[in-house]
Amino acid sequence: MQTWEASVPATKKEPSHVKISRDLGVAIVTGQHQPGDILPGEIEIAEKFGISRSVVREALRMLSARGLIESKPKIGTRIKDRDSWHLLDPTLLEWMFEAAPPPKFVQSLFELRLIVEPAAAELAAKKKTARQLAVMGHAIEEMARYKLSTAEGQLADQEFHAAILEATDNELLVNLSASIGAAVRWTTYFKYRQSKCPRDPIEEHRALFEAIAGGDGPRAREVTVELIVNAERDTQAALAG
Amino acid sequence: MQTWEASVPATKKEPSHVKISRDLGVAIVTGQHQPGDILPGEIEIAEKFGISRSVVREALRMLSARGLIESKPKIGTRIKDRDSWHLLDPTLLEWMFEAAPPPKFVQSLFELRLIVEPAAAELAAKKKTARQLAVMGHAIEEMARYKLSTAEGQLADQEFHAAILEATDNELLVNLSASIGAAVRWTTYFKYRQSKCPRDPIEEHRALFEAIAGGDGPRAREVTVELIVNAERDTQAALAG
DNA sequence: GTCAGTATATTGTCAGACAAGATACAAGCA
DNA sequence: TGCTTGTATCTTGTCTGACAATATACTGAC
Repeated sequence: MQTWEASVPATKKEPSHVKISRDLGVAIVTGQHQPGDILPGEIEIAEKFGISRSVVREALRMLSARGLIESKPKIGTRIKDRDSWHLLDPTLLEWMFEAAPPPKFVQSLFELRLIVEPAAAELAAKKKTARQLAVMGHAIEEMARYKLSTAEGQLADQEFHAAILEATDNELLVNLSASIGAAVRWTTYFKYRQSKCPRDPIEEHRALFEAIAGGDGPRAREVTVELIVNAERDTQAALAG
Repeated sequence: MQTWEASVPATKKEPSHVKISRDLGVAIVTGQHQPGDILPGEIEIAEKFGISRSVVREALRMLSARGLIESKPKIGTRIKDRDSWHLLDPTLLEWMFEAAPPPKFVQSLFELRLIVEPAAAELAAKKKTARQLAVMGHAIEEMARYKLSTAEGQLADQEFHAAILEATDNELLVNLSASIGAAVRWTTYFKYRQSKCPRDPIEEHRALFEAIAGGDGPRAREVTVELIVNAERDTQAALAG
């Protein structure tokens, strides 16, 4: 628990408004404040965190840009209904996984992955360039050398999937899958941390690479589905165990 | 005639930081400032718009929350690379369509729709509740009564599709399609405005409704694909003509 | 020629004040 | 009595001016 808490935020210096924004945002998405609730006044928040009102206001603007809150004079700052939240905002997804997200949410996430990523793989098989294939090939080799349980292996895995997305030549697809991928990465971490490395998906990855290289769209789709289904099963086992 | 033209622009009173944020944001996404460029200093922006520096800063925080910019002391405010932008943010999509977006972007959008919405329709056919079916049925009747070229018809169309999304019982899917839908609505408006009402998709909508009501997932997917392909053809014709 | 220190420009943060807007309550009128 | 109108006041919205922190660029020393 303390490990990533030390690795991600600490060393890099961030402005106060970013920190306050994250603190408030996490409190909201983890349910410590419910939709419809009114947050404490700006001066009160400022005193609680020991900062000025300007910083609080800048933090609140960042939250309202993500659809979390709405401020009105005399009313205060109200937490908007969940369907107004920009749930696919990568930062919001990251905040969601600060605490264990509700199972229903995780299920929705995998459902969405099963819709988007197989289609992306199929597109990549059609549109990939030689250069992108080379990147994928290199990443596959790296994944084989270091196992997925290592930092280097995880990095190679990310590079592999990033290359696939780039090969779709669709910037919206890249954005979407990047958001989802960043969120899923946290579950991956827990997965490989608490259970002992459930299964090394290197063989599936190789099969996916070959399908894309051979331009076999349906096969690429098929293998991707298998990868996601396995990941979902492992994740559920990790969260349950 | 409560058209969106009255609801969207100036008449509604909005805080200054929202307006400034939109002005700067539109200037960025429409390419008036390129990624890598440095925006004018905060004081300079404040003077140009005739407002205080606080307001400028709050506006900039909203832009940075959407991944558009990055501020550093002594450096200034730099426009981030396009792949850092949160393109699926509904506000950002709206800004994109303030000017004619690049054809490649529109193509990416329809490609994504073709991936997501047929899958959503199929899910809805499986999971719909009686209550949601009733809402869809009512919307269909409204669409038949008023034509799609009217404001009432557009509203009924929105309600119909919103009901389908809700029936998927997947909040991420709802979020995603709602963002896309909001963006596409602008193109729809232009489509029905400048060309002479290309084709009334009421029959396809009825077919989609029946497929969902009958629990026929594959058929629902099929009809949805047809709807989107038609919409894409009409849109391209409108943008080309 | 390389390195260290300083100058400087820009954002980051602070404090206090007043304006604007929205609710709620009280007062006035039919 | 019941409705409307006006006022009280609380919260966000906005302004002003100042100082701190920081990253580049230049300047000077070794």
